[in-house]
Amino acid sequence: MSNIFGNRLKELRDAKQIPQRQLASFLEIDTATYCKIEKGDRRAKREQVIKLAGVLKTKPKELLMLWSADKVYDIIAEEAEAVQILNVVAENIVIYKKEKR
Amino acid sequence: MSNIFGNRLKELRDAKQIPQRQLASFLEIDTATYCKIEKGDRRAKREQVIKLAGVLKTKPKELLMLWSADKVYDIIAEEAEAVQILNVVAENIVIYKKEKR
DNA sequence: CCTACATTTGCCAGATAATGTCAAGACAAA
DNA sequence: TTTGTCTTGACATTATCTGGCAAATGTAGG
Repeated sequence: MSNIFGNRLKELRDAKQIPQRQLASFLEIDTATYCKIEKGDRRAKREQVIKLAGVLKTKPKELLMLWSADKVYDIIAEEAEAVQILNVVAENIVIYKKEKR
Repeated sequence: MSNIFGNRLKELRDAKQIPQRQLASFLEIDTATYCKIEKGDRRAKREQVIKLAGVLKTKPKELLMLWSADKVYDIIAEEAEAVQILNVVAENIVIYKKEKR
């Protein structure tokens, strides 16, 4: 699996020497749950990601990007034409943004 | 919403002048359900996509790509940095494939 | 307008998947 | 061994998804 979000989380947490227990209580969840989030066994909720960015003093954008990237990765990793899928999506986003104006 | 999969489905179906009812019974689902799939209110299952490719005489790969693209789109459309997310994922896929060898 | 057929929508039930907790196990440092 | 941290597995609870049914709407032809 990919889990770039969880990895980054651990990186930041280690750098600040904060135990999982502390972040868990901050998010008001079990340490087990937090552990799973970090390992990629569970997905954090969007608001939790933002909260974490706050405590870890990172930009929410950074974490949200990694968090979303993991979700996308899970979808396309199984597919043969993974990279092509990304291209299709990219094209459509551009189109959508054009129409939006 | 995006729904490039459903749109393509309708395109193919119209071209062949097949009523929804017929494709629905082929997939052994209600016409209402099929309708929702085409409109993007419901997601087809992977095997259904493949079956549909068969009846509509298209390459399964094409439909599967669009089908996956919709799923990816739903995830990142809400996010501000949508395009960047795609880049992050693309990078990670490359890395993963390198490690795989 | 009326009929026949196709498509769409709303609401509900069953299936499936995700999320979290608890309890127990593994690991590391002292 | 003891203490604190992290990890894992089994289970309960929720939330989400999928499909069916019934009713509504749309579309032609007569």
